[in-house]
Amino acid sequence: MRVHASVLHLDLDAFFASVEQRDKPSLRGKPVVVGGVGGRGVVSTASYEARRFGVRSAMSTREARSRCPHAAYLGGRFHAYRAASEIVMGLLREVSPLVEPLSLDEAFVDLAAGGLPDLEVPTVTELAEELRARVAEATGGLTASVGVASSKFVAKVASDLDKPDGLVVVPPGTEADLLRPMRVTVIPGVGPATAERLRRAGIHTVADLEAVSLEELVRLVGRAQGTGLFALARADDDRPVVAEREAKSVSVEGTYDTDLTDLGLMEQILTRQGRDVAGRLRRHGLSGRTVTIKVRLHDFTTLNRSSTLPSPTDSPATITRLAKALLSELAASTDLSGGVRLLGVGVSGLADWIQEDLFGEAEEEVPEPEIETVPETRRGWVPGMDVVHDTHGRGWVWGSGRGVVTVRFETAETGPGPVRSFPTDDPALHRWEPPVTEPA
DNA sequence: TCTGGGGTCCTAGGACCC
DNA sequence: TCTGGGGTCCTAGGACCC
Repeated sequence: MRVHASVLHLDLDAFFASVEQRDKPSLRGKPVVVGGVGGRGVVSTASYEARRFGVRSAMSTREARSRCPHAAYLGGRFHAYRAASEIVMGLLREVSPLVEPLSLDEAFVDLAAGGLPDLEVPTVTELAEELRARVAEATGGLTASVGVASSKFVAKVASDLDKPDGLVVVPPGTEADLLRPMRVTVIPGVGPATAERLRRAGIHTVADLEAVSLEELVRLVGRAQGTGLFALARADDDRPVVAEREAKSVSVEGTYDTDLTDLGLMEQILTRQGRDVAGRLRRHGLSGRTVTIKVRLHDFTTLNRSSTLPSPTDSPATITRLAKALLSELAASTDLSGGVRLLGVGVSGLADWIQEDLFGEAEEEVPEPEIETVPETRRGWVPGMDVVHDTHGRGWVWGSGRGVVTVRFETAETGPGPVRSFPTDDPALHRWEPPVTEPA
């Protein structure tokens, strides 16, 4: 917790719905719901007019339609939301270089890194009001709610206190008094499950929480969450505003209107998703070692199966092959006949692929492979010895183990090429046979 | 036909290593 | 034979957030 109220949290009001109303005057003043419009869609954002009918984020669209049949139901135009978001984030960066976006419609700003003459309450209040006016002007009328306080936690709580189109500055020293009467669910990380555990222990408000010892909290909710709650109950929050975060995983998933029962169709879906994930990895210059599939059954039971390669990949073929192998493994051990409602593919254990390659080149002299014929009887793949080929050309085995072989590809024209990984029994991978030369 | 999609973080157990 | 202890990696599941 800082001495000054120098953390600002900005939240655009009913963001997606507001962009729609801005761009389509016929929707202004009317209930608008943006979200999944399919049979299993959920509400992403409801305009304030729709909220009056009880429509909420995360509610099923079916439920929303029954509560507010006359609302406009829209699937969403993400390019428009992204464009508006970029304008707002740009304005925030004019205030301070230290901006941490949480999503398209929300960000923290560290005012202590900006160029303010001082960080007293009147100064930050004036800045926040100016900022809100600039947001409305630059975005064609979108409104923002802003909270300013001495920590991220309290700034976020504050931005929620006077929604929509409000500003709350919490004077330093008054944080704990503000929080005490509030329900424990204001604390980030306290969702339904944790709230229920706390409720059973008679803890309903932040004041109740403050009265509980650290040991008791750890016993109730575990080490990490317990220590976190103990601090946040006292408004004790030193988390810094962090501008750049590196992605840790990339994934694609889909929920289908009718449950899937055909394994062949599921494989086709995984193939497309694997391609999409690989495309996103490549666009961001990333690659990852762990491929995960996610399978949600008709009864909402959710299963994950993952497999980790010896080195990172961004190859659609590799990701898709592993995803399919994980699915058939799962299908062999689990009854999927009741139907699958969601299927997804993700890659984690991300590495910066380009850098990794440079390091590899700089630190390891890659020996010319000794080309040899591999006796049929030999099992497995021998790093540095076995020469293989697939559609990428010829390469030599770089590493193997855990059912996976890693291959470094190289051509005479381009020199050392990418490293890719394959399951050891991958039929697409063949040992290289030296050409048969006719005797002269 | 309750319950999206894209993420993050934590826990817990087993393998493996020193 | 009654067999430690810590650290890291991997896998699976779950809670949570926007």
